[in-house]
Amino acid sequence: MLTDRFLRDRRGVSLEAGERARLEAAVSTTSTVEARRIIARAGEWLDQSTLLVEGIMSRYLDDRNGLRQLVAIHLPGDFVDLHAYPLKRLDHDVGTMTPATIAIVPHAELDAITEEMPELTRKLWFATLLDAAIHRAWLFRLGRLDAIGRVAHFFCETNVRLQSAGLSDGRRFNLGLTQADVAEICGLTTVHVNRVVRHLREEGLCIFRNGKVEILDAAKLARRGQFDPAYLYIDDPASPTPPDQRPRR
Amino acid sequence: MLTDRFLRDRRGVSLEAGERARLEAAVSTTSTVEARRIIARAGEWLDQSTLLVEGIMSRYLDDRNGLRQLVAIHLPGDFVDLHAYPLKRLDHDVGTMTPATIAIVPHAELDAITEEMPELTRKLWFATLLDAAIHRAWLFRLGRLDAIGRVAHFFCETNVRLQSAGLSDGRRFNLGLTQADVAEICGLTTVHVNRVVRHLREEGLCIFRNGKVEILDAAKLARRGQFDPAYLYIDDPASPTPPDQRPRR
DNA sequence: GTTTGCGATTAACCTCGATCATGACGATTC
DNA sequence: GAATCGTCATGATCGAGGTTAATCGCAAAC
Repeated sequence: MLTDRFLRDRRGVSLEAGERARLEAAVSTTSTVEARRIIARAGEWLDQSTLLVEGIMSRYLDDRNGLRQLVAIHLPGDFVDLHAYPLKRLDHDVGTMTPATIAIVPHAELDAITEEMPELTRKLWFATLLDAAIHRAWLFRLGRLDAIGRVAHFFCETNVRLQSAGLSDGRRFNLGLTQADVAEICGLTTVHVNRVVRHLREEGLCIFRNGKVEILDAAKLARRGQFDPAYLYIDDPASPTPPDQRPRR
Repeated sequence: MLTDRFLRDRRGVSLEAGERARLEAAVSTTSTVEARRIIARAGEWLDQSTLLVEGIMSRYLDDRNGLRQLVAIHLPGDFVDLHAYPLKRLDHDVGTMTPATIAIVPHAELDAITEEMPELTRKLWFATLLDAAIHRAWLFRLGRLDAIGRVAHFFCETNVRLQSAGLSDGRRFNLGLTQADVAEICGLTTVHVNRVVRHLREEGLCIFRNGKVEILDAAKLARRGQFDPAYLYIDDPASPTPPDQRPRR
């Protein structure tokens, strides 16, 4: 139940039934959290990690002036701060964007898993590196795209991720975010995000209103944001079989 | 020898002698590579990873116009594409910036390590998540800092990283990069990097000439780049003891 | 029915950094 | 010595996006 969406449709690393059961058993508690609550702060030492079941969470860094730069947003099925397991100490804050349901996994359980289940360990490792791959795409977004491209890229990415979580039909999805949130994600001001949103609407690419996104022209939107979903490592039956997908010796 | 600098001075995760020997034994070959060579391309399926022994390497994403956004630079001691072990397929290119010496570790060896040495596995996992933490700092740099701050932040980060590799005395270091390289890292044009470098020199913060950096006022430079080295997880004897550093049950 | 407050919207102005262009300098190579 | 190339340097111009501020719409609260 809780882990149903974790690593869903990820080629070669989706969980086996036994692995899923083991992970499920590792959950100590579940709870609901209000929107805009801080779950963990930079510098904290953690002995547990958070699996997001419902809602949207984020990770962010503060600058000197109190402004934030979001470095990740997390959707249902994401193991939000699994990386706190090897790192132990956080380098950023973690919080909810919308009301959320979370499951807590104590690091002692992860110790047991890494001792006993190397294959599952590699899959957990994979999950954290998927986050790193998304970080890289975000770096590209901030470093090489203009404002319109950044927002377009973000909407494309989120659409694909939500779709693989079963929360988007590929055309429209409910993103619980404000224009100000998108600004913190894309390194822009809210005022300019507003201009960009209007532009995307007037050009017939997509509509963002009341936290809901409707994609009008997916191909054009992806082109405008130079979006290629390869970095999300999602299992797409249409894509060619990997040349090197033989089982390990 | 080859792995001497790997995870050096990282609190709680530096390698034990036995672990280092095991990793050393996992190296299949070493080789030297010229500057500006591509080691691996996006989309490739890999069955080995690269440990950087000498020189500087980078990872980058290409945009449609052939421009690059660097997403990481790697210094001696870095396990450059260890993340390719769980991911198997790369989402970006990997290449040398300067002439380099590299050691190759087959993934089959890493399979064996993950089966037999869970503690070492967690340390390797840690190394990849350290890269992710650096990605996040880079996101902050691109999203929240102006041009001068970005370059200042980059010099501060690289100084600390090189110092922990024993390649900087904390005041000056040899970075084999050009102003154009710094531009690809900081999401700027070479022309503007040139102006920023002049500004930093005229303000007495640091001098960047012929690929060498000399830091004149470390405190001011760090302040200008809002640099705080916590995210590098380097063992600093002066810092307070972690509250939660008890051995695992 | 009024107040409160958040989020979206729009306008006016201005700055930072991109773009375009040109040239200097040093290190190859012929 | 001349030619070529990579890197550094600097000026002029321009536009994308920041800043500031005012307004509007709408839902919840009283």
